Amino acid sequence: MQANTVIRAMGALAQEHRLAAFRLLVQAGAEGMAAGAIAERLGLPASSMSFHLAQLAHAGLVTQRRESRSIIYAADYAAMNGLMAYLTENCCGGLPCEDAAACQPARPEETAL
Amino acid sequence: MQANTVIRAMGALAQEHRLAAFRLLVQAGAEGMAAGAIAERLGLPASSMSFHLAQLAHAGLVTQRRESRSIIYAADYAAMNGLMAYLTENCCGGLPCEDAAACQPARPEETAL
DNA sequence: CCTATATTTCGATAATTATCGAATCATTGG
DNA sequence: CCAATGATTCGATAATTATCGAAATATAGG
Repeated sequence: MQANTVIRAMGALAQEHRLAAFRLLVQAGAEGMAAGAIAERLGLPASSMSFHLAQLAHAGLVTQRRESRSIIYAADYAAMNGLMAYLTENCCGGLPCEDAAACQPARPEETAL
Repeated sequence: MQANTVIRAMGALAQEHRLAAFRLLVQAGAEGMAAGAIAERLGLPASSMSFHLAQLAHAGLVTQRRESRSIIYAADYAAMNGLMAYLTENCCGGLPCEDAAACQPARPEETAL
């Protein structure tokens, strides 16, 4: 992972509404949520939410797919894990230490069970 | 960990020079580095470096202690781990997944061995 | 094709942030 | 107490970012 990617991701998460949106998506799992649903949940105008979701997407933290008239956003767990790996890289002065482990996304079918 | 704390920490790391400084400190271990040494290493004027180190400190990501005329900065591993824990909290839609593990700081004495 | 729905883009404004030289503050040693 | 050293604060400027209404774009259904 490159420093610039990390900076963009950190910047994306360094904002009240984006952090809230990302957590919402992390909890929603791979099924994701429509842009409008996120906006409503967070009490933001659609245009503001769109701005923030675009930043999260540009930072690679979320994916988007169209589903009929809605655009569904979902957290990208791999990116999140990559971010954490970058932070802990070479941690503790090179001494062996418990490094960060990955978080596996739940597939929608499994979530439904 | 509170959302505001996380936002401040993310914002602190969302900047080229601060991210570089933090990584430097993470690698330096508990022994830390003097403000001037960090500035020199990163090729920044002292006043700019001081500005960035203050932000990292305010975000709780680094600690500072005076040692004679120098002020020594060191990474706060607990804060870093807390940040990662917050990101992975409730991840994967509540399903069991590999959550983030902690990174233990190396004590200076051990580093010296 | 027209209307309704979902979302994004535009534009203008307000607020925050980064930068660095100069001045200031704290500590040490003579 | 004075000079030297290490770091921070101040001040002014430039650049980036957040906000939200209005307009534009895409899709679906009658």
